[in-house]
Amino acid sequence: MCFLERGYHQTGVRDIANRAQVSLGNLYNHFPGKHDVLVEIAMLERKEMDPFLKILAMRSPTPKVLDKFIRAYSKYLAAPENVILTLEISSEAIRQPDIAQLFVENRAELTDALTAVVKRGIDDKDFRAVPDPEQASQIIIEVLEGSAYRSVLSEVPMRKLMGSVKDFILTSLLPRQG
Amino acid sequence: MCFLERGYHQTGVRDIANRAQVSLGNLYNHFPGKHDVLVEIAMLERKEMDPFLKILAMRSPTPKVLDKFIRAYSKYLAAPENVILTLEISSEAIRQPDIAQLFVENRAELTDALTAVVKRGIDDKDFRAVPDPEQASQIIIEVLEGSAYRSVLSEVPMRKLMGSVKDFILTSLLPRQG
Amino acid sequence: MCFLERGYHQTGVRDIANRAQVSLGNLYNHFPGKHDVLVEIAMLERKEMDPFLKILAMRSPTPKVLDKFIRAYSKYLAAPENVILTLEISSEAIRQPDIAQLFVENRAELTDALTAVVKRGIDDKDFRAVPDPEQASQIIIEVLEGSAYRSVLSEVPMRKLMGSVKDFILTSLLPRQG
Amino acid sequence: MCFLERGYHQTGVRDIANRAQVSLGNLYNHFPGKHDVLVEIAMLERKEMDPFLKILAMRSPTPKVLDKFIRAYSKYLAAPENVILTLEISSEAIRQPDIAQLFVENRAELTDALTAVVKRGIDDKDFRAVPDPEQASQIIIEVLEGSAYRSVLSEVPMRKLMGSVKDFILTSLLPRQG
DNA sequence: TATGAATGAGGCTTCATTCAT
DNA sequence: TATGAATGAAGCCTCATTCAT
Repeated sequence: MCFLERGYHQTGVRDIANRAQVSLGNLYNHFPGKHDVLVEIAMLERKEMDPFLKILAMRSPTPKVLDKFIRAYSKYLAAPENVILTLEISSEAIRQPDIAQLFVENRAELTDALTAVVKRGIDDKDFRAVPDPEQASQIIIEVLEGSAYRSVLSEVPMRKLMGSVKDFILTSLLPRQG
Repeated sequence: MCFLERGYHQTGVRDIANRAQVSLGNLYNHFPGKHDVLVEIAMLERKEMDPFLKILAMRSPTPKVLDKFIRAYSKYLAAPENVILTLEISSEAIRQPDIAQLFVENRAELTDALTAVVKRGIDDKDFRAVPDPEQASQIIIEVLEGSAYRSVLSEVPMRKLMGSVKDFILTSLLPRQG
Repeated sequence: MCFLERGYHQTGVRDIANRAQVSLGNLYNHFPGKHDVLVEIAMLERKEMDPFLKILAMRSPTPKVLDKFIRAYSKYLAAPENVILTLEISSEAIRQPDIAQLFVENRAELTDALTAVVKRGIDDKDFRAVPDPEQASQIIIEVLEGSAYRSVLSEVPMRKLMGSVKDFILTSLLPRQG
Repeated sequence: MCFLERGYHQTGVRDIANRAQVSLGNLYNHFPGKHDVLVEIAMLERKEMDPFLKILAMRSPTPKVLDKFIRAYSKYLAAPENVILTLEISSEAIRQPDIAQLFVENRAELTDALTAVVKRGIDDKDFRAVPDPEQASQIIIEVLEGSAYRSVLSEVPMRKLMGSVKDFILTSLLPRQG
């Protein structure tokens, strides 16, 4: 909560302790330092991905799965806190290797699952044969997150961006013509 | 340079003054405060967009223009410092309205130019009739920047991502079939 | 061990508990506080003096006894840990009365025994009639400990200093000429 | 003053700043850290040795010079603050190489000068031919400082110890018989 | 315009100690 | 007797900023 409201660097360890209803000293009985609190959060973030992983694991027709995923993940990202936290973590990841690794791992879990869907879609002839399904998955995620960031910054509701986002992604993926 | 190397919050005003070969006191004769140094940089960033705006203003066939733009902007973003600075500024923009505005304005300049190209492409039947050209432009920029961030974080050269990125964008934009 | 390695003030109570394989809480069941751990050590130190007291109690000719004592006590002090601990305790003794008292008592036990030897030596005409045997004893101890500290700090083996130390002390004590 | 009154470790950086009538931040404009304040003091200590060096440089008969030195240095050491500071610095020197070096250097300046006197005394037949004049000088200094520490700890005025100290040293140094 | 010493609030972390279990 | 989570004061240090020169 602190990191969301004030950002990682603006947040003091005292803020965290107060918010957690824990004495300052005791916070240090649970975390070696402020940095590790962020690491913990980054690890908790991974669990938030479970619902989306579950969707991606569904055996329905891939276009349906993809659509469902886009809607669900977008809805999740529509909450500014999720965008902010992702940005806050991205930002630290640039200079802190352990956070970078966690970030990449978290992301990999999601893209791996999405990659599997895209591959299946190609096999099923539901998607066109993109040159590199993994890269395509990465890009899809990036489009969703980029749009979410924009929605927060420009204060345009995510839902207003959804149409174009879905159109952009699906057009790129669905087989030409039809 | 300081912000790139250590990040905005990790950088002290002293660091900036030293790097600029300026005395600490004199720095404050030129900038009201640390924040304003970041603002200045965000404004300088805008000028860096000029070459890309020039490309987008070219009257060649739009697919060619788009291709040229993608290659040029990607090359620019391939330099980690540009990715980092963009991230650093994005990150501050979340909580600092004036930086947010600058960021949005900078981005608007680029997307407006890109939007014009997309619209022209549609008129020329070189691109399919995307539902909202402006949104599409935004997404294109986000895809490019998202890939660049990934390239920095995962230490994969941007050039290796280029193929998929171009494929993804162009497929989404080019008219079906043909 | 902790006090030796890191010094009294640099050592945390946790360090002590860990080293002693005792839980932090339980340490406090045995010692009222950190201070008292040092007191305990200072008291244990006294027992270390036993061998030297035994030597000083020997009824051999006093020059022989003195020589034996000097060699034995120097050898003991040649171990840096004994010098360091003595210094650590001296240092605390300056401001903590109870440690000062222990320190003085410990020292008294040694000097009293040495004083007895010196006195006997004088009676036996083996030593010259020093003006104040007790003071002389104190000084002898101080010479030994001072040299030991120097040996630790300058990293010169105690054994290299022994010759001069013995010469200095004995010359001062032995009867002038024959 | 702070280090004298409360000891190095018990003294807070704030205490130092307050005592120096300097703001906390400004203290750090002059010293990189607390440690360096002690280093500075250790360096200032060297200047305090000047009067004694001057005495040792006198060309009077060596026994007179030695006597004068012992009286002057003892008087200096009779002030508890000088004993305490020496002890405080000795204590840190054990674990901090830079302070150790300073301490050894300071000490060397004094002992070198004293060594010269002892050597001259030997040449003049005023002193006996001690086996190693440098070691003898070191021991003399240690006797003086050891006695001073004892005087502080046992609260016996240095002046009461002087007789025995001088006797001990001179007897060791003066030629046999005579 | 230029300097850098001065400020003091606030940064993160460690500490000796307590206490419910 | 044993545990270790909990406390909050105090630790050292850095910060953006001011101001006399």
